[in-house]
Amino acid sequence: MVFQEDAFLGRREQKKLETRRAIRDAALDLALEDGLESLTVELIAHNAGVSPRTFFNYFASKEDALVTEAAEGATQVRALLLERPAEESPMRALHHAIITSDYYGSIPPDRDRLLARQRLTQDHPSLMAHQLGKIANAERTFAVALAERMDTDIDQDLVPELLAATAVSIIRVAMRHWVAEGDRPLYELIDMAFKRFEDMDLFSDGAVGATS
Amino acid sequence: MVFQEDAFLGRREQKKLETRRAIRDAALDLALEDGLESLTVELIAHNAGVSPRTFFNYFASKEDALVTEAAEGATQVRALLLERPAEESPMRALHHAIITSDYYGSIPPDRDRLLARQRLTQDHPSLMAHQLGKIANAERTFAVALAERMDTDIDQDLVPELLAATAVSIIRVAMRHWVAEGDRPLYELIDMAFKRFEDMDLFSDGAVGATS
DNA sequence: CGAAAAACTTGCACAGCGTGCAAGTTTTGG
DNA sequence: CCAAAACTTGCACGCTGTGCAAGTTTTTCG
Repeated sequence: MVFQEDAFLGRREQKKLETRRAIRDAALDLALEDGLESLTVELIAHNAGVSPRTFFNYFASKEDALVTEAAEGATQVRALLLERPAEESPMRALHHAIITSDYYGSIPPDRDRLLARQRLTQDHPSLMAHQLGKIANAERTFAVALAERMDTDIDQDLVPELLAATAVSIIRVAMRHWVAEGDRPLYELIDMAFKRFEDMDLFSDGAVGATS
Repeated sequence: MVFQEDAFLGRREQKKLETRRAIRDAALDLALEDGLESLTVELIAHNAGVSPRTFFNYFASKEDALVTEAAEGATQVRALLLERPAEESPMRALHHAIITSDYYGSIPPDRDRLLARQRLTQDHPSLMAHQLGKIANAERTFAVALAERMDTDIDQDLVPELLAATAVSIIRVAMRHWVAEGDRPLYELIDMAFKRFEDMDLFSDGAVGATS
């Protein structure tokens, strides 16, 4: 279940992962403590035990350091997506792949930090923009995987991209409400968002939304 | 049809619009000519006939200057959306509002520049991230307008946000392919993307996509 | 083991970014 | 025409991001 773990890595690779994590953690701690305004690369680097110059060997900016993790699960979701049975509808396959992933699944590695980071991101447009940039990459990954799964050409057929973009949108909406509510598990919100989406009357005109 | 025009503006407001446009145009011209790498605020400001300091009175960064226009149409789309008949389905209302807007409609104000800018944006992750940030604001605007239209509470009901996010996704996919193809009119790609989306089998399992 | 090669860290220098501030200029409204 | 309000500009300053070269650590292989 756990991916990208330090199983087959030499001493060097291991240290790099540790440093990377140390920087990320320091950045988040400082941002949560003193706010994003007073956060500087120098401070992060010092708290992570490296030089400022080394910080930039790992991340392109402080925003990058704060946001990367959100997009890191994409490769895993891609793998899970390719494992889903072929007869399953694309949207359900995406849904299940996401739900069973480490980051968006029922037991996220560090729920509170994830929540805090997401809250921070949504409060700061610069972070949000960076995150959306990462998410766009993930979306691309999903689209390519879906095209493969559907055996279609991504340059000719809009459908894989539409599906990927839709799934990503659903997750974004779910996370926004997860952050707003706070206490419920994330996967519950994701399930709910998928369900609301599925039940939605997208195109039928006339009386909208059966007023129960 | 034309919004935000210098109709009721004093001399001061008018000059501000001119300056704003001069800066934006200079930024795009220089970026297209020499690439984004060698583009500096000092250069843009000089070419626009203002001081570097004044540049920052108008835009927060050079990325901002290059990207703002893309999101400026959102307010107009919002207005058009609220004008659509109430019995029309949300998705169709969005579709029509977008199609009839200046920026995404059949006669965009400056098609070639729009295309060039979008191409530039898609080639540079930093620009893309900034644009996605702006788009997220537009999405929010649409969601609020839809909630109003549907007479529902945006904090309780996920549907307005899901609809807005979906519509925005469709447009993003359409624009990506518009940029790739180049010659076709944008509204055609948007129509096509909406159509493909509507026809898509999102959730039905089994044999996917009726192999005509 | 031990020495050369490869990879990583760090300090330095430097150009560019973004902003507060205060002084100067232009526009506005009475 | 004049005072207030709004806009522009130069200046100063700290932060960002990157190329480069010198030093250190890890790996590789004889």
